[in-house]
Amino acid sequence: MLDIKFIREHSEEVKTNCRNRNVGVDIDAFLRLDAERAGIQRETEDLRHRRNEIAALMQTVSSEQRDGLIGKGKEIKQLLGLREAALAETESIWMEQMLRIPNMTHPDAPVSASEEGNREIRHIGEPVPKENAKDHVELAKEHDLIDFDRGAKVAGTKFYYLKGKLALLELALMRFALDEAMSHGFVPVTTPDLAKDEMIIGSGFQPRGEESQIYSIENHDLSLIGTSEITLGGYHAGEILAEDQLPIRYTGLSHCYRTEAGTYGRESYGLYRVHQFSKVEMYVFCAPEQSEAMHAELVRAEEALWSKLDIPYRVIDICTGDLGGPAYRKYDIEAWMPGKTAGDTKGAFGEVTSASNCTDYQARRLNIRMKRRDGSIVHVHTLNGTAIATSRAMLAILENYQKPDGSIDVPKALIPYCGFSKLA
RNA sequence: GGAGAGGUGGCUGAGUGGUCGAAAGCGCCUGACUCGAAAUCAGGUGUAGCCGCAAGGUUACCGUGGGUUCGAAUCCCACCCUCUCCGCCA
Repeated sequence: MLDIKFIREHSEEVKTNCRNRNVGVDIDAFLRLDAERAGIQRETEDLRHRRNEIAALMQTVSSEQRDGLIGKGKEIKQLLGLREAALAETESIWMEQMLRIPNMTHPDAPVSASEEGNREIRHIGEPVPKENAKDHVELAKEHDLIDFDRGAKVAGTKFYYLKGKLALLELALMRFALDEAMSHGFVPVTTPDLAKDEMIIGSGFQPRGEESQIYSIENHDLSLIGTSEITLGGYHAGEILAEDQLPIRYTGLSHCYRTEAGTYGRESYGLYRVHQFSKVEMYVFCAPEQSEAMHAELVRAEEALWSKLDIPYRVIDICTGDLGGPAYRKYDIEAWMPGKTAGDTKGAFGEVTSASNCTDYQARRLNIRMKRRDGSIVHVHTLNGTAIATSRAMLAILENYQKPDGSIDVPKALIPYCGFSKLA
């Protein structure tokens, strides 16, 4: 969330930002609520002050005077109860609104209400549309590498089994991605696949409710994570980090679970959008002045990885309307997918990574701060970026590495990790 | 899952109804002594909110959330977590 003081002092900027991001929050109404909340809080604290004064007097006073004080205390207690209830109610509405206000936006991010405004900033490798290219579902079926049917039988639609060499390739991809991230200074960690709802909210996701994309566990304050961004960010929740420690870089390996409610059709074909996948994520805690450089570093690490896989890709500067709540700026990498259809043409780019600079937005929710050498304390900045989402990486590999003779190669960079050079 | 013990500031740890934001020690910071350091001595040393130009005042925080009370770190209830033992398991 944003700093409430910032919202009060820059309400016009916040309003414009909400508009650019296509978020319908009434900032004026919110500020009125904020003022109301502040008033109730002052009244409440004033009553508490009087209560404390009476309690202090009780010790110094003769027993005859006590009865009067006790009566007064009871009176205040009753008033205080009412004010505290009002405060709690106002605060919960206030917080609900606070959580809906998105992060501010980098001035250079393209302004557009919808994803049409996303801007390609560079591309590496030339996509070659292949007339007779098969898509990954056909390829996988042909070579018995993925079993969607039995995945559906056992767990439901959009679940799958990886089989044979593809199962091994997934492991190879994860190890490869970890090595890549480690070469950029990231410390490898495996994380829980579940997290408390408060951690999920802290990262800017919505664990429950109709719009939620998250599986929540019945009768528990727990949900399956949609990304290890949640568990990696939560790792330092509530802590004050020393300036000398920063930046802290973690690369986390976890399964990711997403309900993907209402996303059927072409954009979710095959492995492209599934309920469960494995992901190696990179996460950074840093000082505010470091975050732009860290963001660039994340994108560099992602590009290095996709370059080694030798698959054409492009880097996209995500526009305001497509940023989501927590990101100040976001770069996606889209890889070439010869079997993906876009309109009438075969072959299209598909998102495979996403690197976000969340500035202090998540840190404020998760209460992660840093103590500077001069003793001052500020919220850290957090960033996250995909190293490998295995499902989409495998999709891209299958489709890009298919050969005219029907065989499928393994990217050179992965051969040492999986021990074979042909998937089929 | 069962039984027991426990969760207090950066750390160790005292505190079982008011004098407690909290003893003491350690650590850290400043100063004195010293050529310098160590030792010693003196002082300081949590976070967040509100009021105030400031000095300062004030509210909250002793695992979390409720409750009792004029008043709660302290009493009661629920939950969470840690440790020990038992059971179960990978």
